[in-house]
Amino acid sequence: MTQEKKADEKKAPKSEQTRTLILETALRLFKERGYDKTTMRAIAQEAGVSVGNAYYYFSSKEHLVQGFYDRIAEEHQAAVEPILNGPEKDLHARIKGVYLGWLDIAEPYHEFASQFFKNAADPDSPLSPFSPESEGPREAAIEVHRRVISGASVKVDPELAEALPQLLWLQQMGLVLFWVYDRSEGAANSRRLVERLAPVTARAISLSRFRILRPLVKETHELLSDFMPTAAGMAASGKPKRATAKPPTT
Amino acid sequence: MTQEKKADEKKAPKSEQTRTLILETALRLFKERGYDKTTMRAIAQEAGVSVGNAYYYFSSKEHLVQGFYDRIAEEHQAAVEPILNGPEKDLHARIKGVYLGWLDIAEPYHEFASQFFKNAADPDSPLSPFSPESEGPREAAIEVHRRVISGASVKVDPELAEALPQLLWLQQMGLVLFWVYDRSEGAANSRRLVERLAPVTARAISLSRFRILRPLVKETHELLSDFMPTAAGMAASGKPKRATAKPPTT
DNA sequence: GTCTATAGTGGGATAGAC
DNA sequence: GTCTATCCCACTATAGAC
Repeated sequence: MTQEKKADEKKAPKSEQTRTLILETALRLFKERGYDKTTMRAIAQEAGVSVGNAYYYFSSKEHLVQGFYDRIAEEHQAAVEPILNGPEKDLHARIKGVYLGWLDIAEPYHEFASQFFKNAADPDSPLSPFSPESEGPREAAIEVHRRVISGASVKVDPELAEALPQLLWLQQMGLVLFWVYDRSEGAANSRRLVERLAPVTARAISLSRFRILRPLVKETHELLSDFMPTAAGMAASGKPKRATAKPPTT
Repeated sequence: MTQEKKADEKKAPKSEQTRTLILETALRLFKERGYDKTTMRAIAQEAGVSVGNAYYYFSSKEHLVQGFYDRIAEEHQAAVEPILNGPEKDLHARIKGVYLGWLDIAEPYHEFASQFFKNAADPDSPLSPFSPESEGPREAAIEVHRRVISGASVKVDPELAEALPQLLWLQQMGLVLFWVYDRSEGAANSRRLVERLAPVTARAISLSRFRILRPLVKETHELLSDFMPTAAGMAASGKPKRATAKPPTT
């Protein structure tokens, strides 16, 4: 009734459009020229806005990258849905599928990914996969791995079951790191690593039920719950924050 | 006969002094104000040289950081020598000692370390612990862990023995990552992590002899041989490289 | 071969007018 | 919300002094 909207087929929260425009443009330029060689000036110009305006929506160049992370994670979760819900019950196959799925999704961005992955390693950056700001995406990614296991026909030590999704996620972070360094054609090395790693991981998990390993499993679990970042506030407190790579896959 | 030398008591390779002066000044300023807030201008001014001269010796700000890495590694290796040669034969204690030793050495730099550790995560940076340029320091660090094991009174699966030093080094890289994120007083959390992690690691290693774990150990070893960066640098080529076998002498 | 001084360039980030 | 103008700093270039 009032004079608003309807002229436009898009509900367009005006500012949201500008924001999206800037982000899309940035992502395109990153892909075309790489992260470092894409200047904020160029992004602004290409998007038809001023530099200041770009900074109005993204307080730094790094913050533009957050959009990239979110998109990758979203696409990955959609892509592996068939595996999670699918008929395949073999743990090894499920792990492999989820890891390879990530490599598939991320491949188009491989070239420039390495250029800004350094930002993710900066603890002061909210882009870090371990940062409080990343908790949402992180938990979602861990949830994927929980479903990897729960849908598999494998008996898991009950205590390990709780920690396992986190361990698989940590291993995926390691894979990402390897992938970032991987210069082989089509990230072939990373794919080969997954092919090799998945069965070893599945075997280690199935061995976890054996009695001699019980204490080791228990301690691993405790370590993880004490040092992994979780919903419980551990940021500024004296509490542990997060864990390192899993102990040798012995 | 000629008028040269003898006036000076120092053999002083003149240029080496300047280089050291610049590096020392930079390290001091990094410590005082942090990495990002220390400008090349300030380093040059504080050291009493021109900016151009600083760049004459260090082709970028990052290259100054290499000096920091080298120093830490050197000090660490000297500091843990008593442990490596010492009477302690318990693997758990040796691992703990070496890891804690690193934390001790690195502690004074904790505050600003995080600010430039992001550079180390950049695969294109020679500062990366996985880069070809870092091979020397990396091999030296792995050698420390080889001695951690060889000096311990523990029976290790012979196949694992070869890969183990690399695994311990990788775990140390994980520890460093944790430490960089650790904001607790005196990096207390990192120390607690080491206290907890060392026994778990030692236990996992001693369990590696059990027959059921044999295939897992074998596969882990093969994985590591194929995918760890070594002398031939696998990241650049399409081919994974086999680790060079070090004779398990003392 | 070592060093200074100075003058640029380019790009991330910001202030303040509109 | 958006722009223009400006700042700051890593880094380069150059020309020349010792």
